[in-house]
Amino acid sequence: MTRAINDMPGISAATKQRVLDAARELQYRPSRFGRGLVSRGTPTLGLVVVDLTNGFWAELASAVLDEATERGWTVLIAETSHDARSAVATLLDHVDALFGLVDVPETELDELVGPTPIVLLDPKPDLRRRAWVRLDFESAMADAASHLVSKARRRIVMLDWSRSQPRSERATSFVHAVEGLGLDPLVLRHTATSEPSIDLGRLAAEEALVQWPDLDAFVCFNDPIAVGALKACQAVGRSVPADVSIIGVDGSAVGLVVTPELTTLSFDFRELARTAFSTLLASVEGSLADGGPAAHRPVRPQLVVRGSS
Amino acid sequence: MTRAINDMPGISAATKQRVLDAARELQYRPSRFGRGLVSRGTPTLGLVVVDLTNGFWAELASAVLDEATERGWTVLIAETSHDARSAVATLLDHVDALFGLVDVPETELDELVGPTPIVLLDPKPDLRRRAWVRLDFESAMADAASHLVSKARRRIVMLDWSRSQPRSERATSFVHAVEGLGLDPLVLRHTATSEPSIDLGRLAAEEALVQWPDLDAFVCFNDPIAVGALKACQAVGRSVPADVSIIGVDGSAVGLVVTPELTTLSFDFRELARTAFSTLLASVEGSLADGGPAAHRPVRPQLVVRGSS
DNA sequence: CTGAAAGCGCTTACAG
DNA sequence: CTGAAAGCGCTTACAG
Repeated sequence: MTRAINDMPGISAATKQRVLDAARELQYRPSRFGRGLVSRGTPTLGLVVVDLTNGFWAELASAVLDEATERGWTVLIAETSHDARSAVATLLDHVDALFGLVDVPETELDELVGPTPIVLLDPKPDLRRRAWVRLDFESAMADAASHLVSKARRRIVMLDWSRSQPRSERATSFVHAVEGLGLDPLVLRHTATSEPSIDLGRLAAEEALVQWPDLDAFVCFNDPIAVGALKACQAVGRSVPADVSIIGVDGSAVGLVVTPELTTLSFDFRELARTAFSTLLASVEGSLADGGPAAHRPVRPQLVVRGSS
Repeated sequence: MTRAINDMPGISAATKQRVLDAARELQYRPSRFGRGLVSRGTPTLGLVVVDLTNGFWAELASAVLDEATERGWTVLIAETSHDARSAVATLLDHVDALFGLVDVPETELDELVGPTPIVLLDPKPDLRRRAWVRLDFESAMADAASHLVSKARRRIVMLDWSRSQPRSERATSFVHAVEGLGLDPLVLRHTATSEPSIDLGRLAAEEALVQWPDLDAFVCFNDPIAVGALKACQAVGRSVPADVSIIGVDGSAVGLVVTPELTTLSFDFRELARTAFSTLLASVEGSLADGGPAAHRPVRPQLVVRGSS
């Protein structure tokens, strides 16, 4: 039977055919559990994304899928936009390890994830006892600020977004960069119930244009917010980039679709996926103590200058 | 042990604690195979997409994830953009059923998929012995053609794409619709090795503008191609929609990002996911004979008129 | 080449 | 409450 199904040697053609026929007759399908129990199966990674229709997550998922395939891992994806807890809980029944953004209070994480190895993507400080990948915006934000100043921009507004933090990491880096150049950091923070989308960016930019009528640049939490800001500027007749410069964060495809194309702090998603995997493997092997100073690795975006600045 | 881990009744607090401590000590993680073997686990769907960075597939994946979660299924995603065969083969070790686009020759499908239930998304005719979901463009293309004619368009060019077919289904529907209105159907087909992307759309549109200088409308294989056509028109100074109308197919977010916004034949992705699931369940239960006339259900896009026409 | 036992790691059902 | 046997569906290793 095993010999027929998996066509192994040591079986006569006649017997094999007879078994195969019977299998078809009975609609026999081998159980992945029975098989996995003895042959261990290929390792499976659970990828936790917020929303695949957001370019950042789609690019990340695509890169993780590629990287995982090369390493012989399979990937299971869960979206947390509806219910993070149940999405993660379901994943856990199927995977050997997790990677992604799990935005739950610190006390819940242990209970939710249990002993499964996990690599968190850019977590809040209180979750950093686990292995994690840091998105480090310091140098890219400094580049962005210098670039804007070289274009004679002085009133630069950050359109920030965050669900539970007072300020995102990228906004903190923005403040450092702008203050380092002797300018006032202007930050508009949206802690919305909604995702950081184009629509939200448009609303935020409209608000900012009222609050600081003399603003001459937007630096945005991500590319969708930046696209929204672009739309808002175009709607009120503020020319981009002549009158207002706009810079996003992501480097996803949406920035290439708009006119003018979007200047952005662009991630190398493949590098991000590679970093996540090597962190994960080190963490699984135990060569990396959770939470220790070596338990995370930074990934840095690069300033890509296009038409919007 | 089982009682402690899954905190079931019939165990004293002291013993439970002792077991839990030991488990932590030994880094014990229950095997999903052992567990699944006895408790069957939740059913798992393998979703086969081409490329998550394409809005169509991202929207579809998101909708399938939602639908699956509601039905208590888990979803595993594989991307076929690099290697369809190995992507599907890997998936098969992990799932109970498949849904998606598997673009292999008819003779290979049985060998590749074996007895696993599969619902194909809009397959070529020779693959339709399996259960499948039909994307039916007839009525939407008729609406699109009428709409264009009402805008006094007469020289309408379809920018088609297909990897292995002489003509896509949507191009066939386009030809029916345009001929039905007494016009010449102009079709430019790109059977590229590359995906139907913005860049490809731009190239195709440039080519079409040379071949038919008097064209006054584009109907495109998908929204990325349409966005590329829009960019091509803007690059050569053909005004959209005054001079050239553009209509895409998808209804994904990219069409809302461009200026003018894209008229498109828009899918209800949630409906598509629902249809796939009900087809799948019927197919699994055997209430639906593979290939029979009832083995597929049509999903129809709707014409959504926006600025580009 | 063919057959059947042992064992993978769990949960369920039963005995103590 | 605690312990240990039976069995889930496979593959591997061994006997015939």
